[in-house]
Amino acid sequence: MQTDTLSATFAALADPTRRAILARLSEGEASVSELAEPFSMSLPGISKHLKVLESAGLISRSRNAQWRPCKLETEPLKAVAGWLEGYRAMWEDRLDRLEAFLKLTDPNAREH
Amino acid sequence: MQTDTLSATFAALADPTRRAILARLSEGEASVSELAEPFSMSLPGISKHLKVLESAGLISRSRNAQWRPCKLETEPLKAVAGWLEGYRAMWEDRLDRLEAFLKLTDPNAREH
DNA sequence: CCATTATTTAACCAATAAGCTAATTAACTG
DNA sequence: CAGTTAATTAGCTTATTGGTTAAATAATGG
Repeated sequence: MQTDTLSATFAALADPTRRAILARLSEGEASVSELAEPFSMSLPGISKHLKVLESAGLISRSRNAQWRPCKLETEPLKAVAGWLEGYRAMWEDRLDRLEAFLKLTDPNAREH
Repeated sequence: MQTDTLSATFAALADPTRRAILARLSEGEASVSELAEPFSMSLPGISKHLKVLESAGLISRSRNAQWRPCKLETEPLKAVAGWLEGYRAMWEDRLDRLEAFLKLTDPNAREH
């Protein structure tokens, strides 16, 4: 994994299991075994995924007796959103042009 | 690389060289050697990165004589933005609470 | 202290990624 | 056709990833 945080974030997000874990955590904190429950994967497998998410800063872990509840952390997601903003104009611009095109080729428009 | 497109997109974005290439392409089309120029990497190395970007749908390639100009494609970025939207409320909510907190502890506010 | 539950660590494996150099393909140019 | 420029493919190496099972650690409860 690379050293910069954005790369670490994207790498962490590039796995459907990890994204599903984040989705689950967006509904509230959960223990490791709760998070593992929907998957056919072994518990150590989940544990590894959590480690990746944690080192990317996407989750934090506290402690409650023998449970280690995980919590979603949004900072890295904000960073991704910030990075994306640099490109948003590009696709919105394109959408504008598509709309213009549709208007030109719109049968209703042609009638006039 | 995984089969789902969102994973492929995130994986493609998880590399600073590839993100730099996209940034360059956001200013307009460019040939492979133009894209390679700012990097110390070998040309085949860049070629591989472009292949990753292309198979993630983040760029498309046309042909102009012996050049193969690359163009940024925004669909996958839109998909990422869409995915992110599911989490935006989370950090904006947090920001609201931070603002409330700052208001409470604001020296000016305390004077009254 | 012993057993149970929750989780992590260790050790391993197979597949993939990221880089290189050398060779090849493709297209233009004299 | 020969030479040059642009880019890709092949083949290799090394490191990382994503998964496994088995063993270890941590905390609770009787």
